[in-house]
Amino acid sequence: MPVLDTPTKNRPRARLEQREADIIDAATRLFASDGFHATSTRRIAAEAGVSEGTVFNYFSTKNALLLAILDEFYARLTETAREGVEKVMDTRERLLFLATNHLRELLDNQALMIRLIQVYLSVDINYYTDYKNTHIHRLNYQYTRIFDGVVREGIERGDLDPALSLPAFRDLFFGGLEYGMRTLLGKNNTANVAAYVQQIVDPLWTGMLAPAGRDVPGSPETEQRLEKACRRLEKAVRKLEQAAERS
Amino acid sequence: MPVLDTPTKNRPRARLEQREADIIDAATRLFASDGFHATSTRRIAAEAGVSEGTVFNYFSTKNALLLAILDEFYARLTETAREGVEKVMDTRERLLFLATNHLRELLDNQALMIRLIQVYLSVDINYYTDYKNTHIHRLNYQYTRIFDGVVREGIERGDLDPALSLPAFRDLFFGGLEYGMRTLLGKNNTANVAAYVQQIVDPLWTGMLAPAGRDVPGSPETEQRLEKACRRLEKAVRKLEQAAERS
DNA sequence: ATTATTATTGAGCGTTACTCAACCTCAGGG
DNA sequence: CCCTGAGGTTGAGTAACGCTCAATAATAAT
Repeated sequence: MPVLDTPTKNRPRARLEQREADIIDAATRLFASDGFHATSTRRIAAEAGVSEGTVFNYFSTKNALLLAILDEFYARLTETAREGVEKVMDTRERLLFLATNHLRELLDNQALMIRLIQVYLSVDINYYTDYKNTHIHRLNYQYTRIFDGVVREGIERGDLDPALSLPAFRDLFFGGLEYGMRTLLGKNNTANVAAYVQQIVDPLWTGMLAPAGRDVPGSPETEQRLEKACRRLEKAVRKLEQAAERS
Repeated sequence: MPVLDTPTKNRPRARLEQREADIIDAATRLFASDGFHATSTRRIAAEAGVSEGTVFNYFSTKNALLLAILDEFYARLTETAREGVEKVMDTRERLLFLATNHLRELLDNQALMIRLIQVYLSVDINYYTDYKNTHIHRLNYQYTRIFDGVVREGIERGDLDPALSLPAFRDLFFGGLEYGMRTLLGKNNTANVAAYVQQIVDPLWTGMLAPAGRDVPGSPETEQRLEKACRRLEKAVRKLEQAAERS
């Protein structure tokens, strides 16, 4: 039976909660530095100053411990995102804020979270049957709803193109950020988050602008013809170039 | 000592290669259905019809076996990508092809590969110290170079905005596709790859268009772009003519 | 047929996540 | 104040894991 879930009659909860926090803290630290699979429950117990059995009293499995950590993280992430969106009004500023907040929170946690999420996805999920029923999917859903809200409001205001696909745009946004974080980490250039966020959000922003905000390209026939001719020439030249290379 | 790596004097390689293929096939099947960590080397051995020790004769560790599988996959992925890019000339068509090919190859392998890549990333990588030295990074680099080439050429031709950040755009492209695949799998809607690819690439395309492409028709910028394209073609043709004269 | 070399095997090793019978701890009733 | 017993803690134990290696089987070379 999970310790904190039982009615605990008149027991002082403070100590129990302290223990749970100690275990989570220890696990978070170790997962971050060594990774999930390289961290044993024995070491977590030692680091938290308890025995191994106690760890399993508070968390039924090592996976449940991981989920508890992700829970805390998503709570913080969702909270900061919601606050920021409420403060900022401009659609573009909101998107920039969400992106920056996302990366900042991930990097502040030493890239721990993205690794844990990946581990969890790879360990526990069979996309074909039960992804939608997983706890992590629910956390993710709550979080991305904030983003969805910003986009919907942007469309209502006329800032964004009503024709764009929200799921596709969401995938671009968060997928781009996740890969962007890896790029930043690879370059050891985590200081320059704002600049990279701008580089990621800018093209997306242009691409999802309402048509009114864009220049209308209804070109005259001559231009179209030239364009077409150029493409045909381009194709021919490429073929010739390749043939030349081979010989 | 790895069996196939030793000079094997005059041993027949056919049987050894068959064994290696059997082991890889068995592992691929099991990893795909149950995941990496839920598949034991004992079961792989049984599935391949060999003893556990033999598995470790061919692959020094379970991780090395995973890498071998990824190797094969990346080879196929890179190959098909390169072929397609050579056939298609138009920049936009190329990007659409790369995206479709990427998703198709992933989905054809029952989403196995993306899971394996994630597992590998989460198991083996410390982004701060040694990501760039990993084998998987090299595979990924070879693959994404094709994409980079398409973008660079697109810029040279005047199709794409020279001011855009290639790393950022690459992150958007592949990150968006990875998340997009999850979306497709979640919806059990893997048939409609082409449509979803279009939804992902379209906003990106608009966002990375050269300013000329977004400009008012008949403007000097558009003329300049066509001028530039013509000059490039002129130059290429002259080179080919000279080469033809020499031979 | 004999030998030399290489491929294969499975019992065994250290370690893992996890269990459980035994052991502490301490609030509440006598 | 000391009992009592529910609740919290413990670490030896368990099955299964990735991996090793001495022994064995198989086969090319002599």
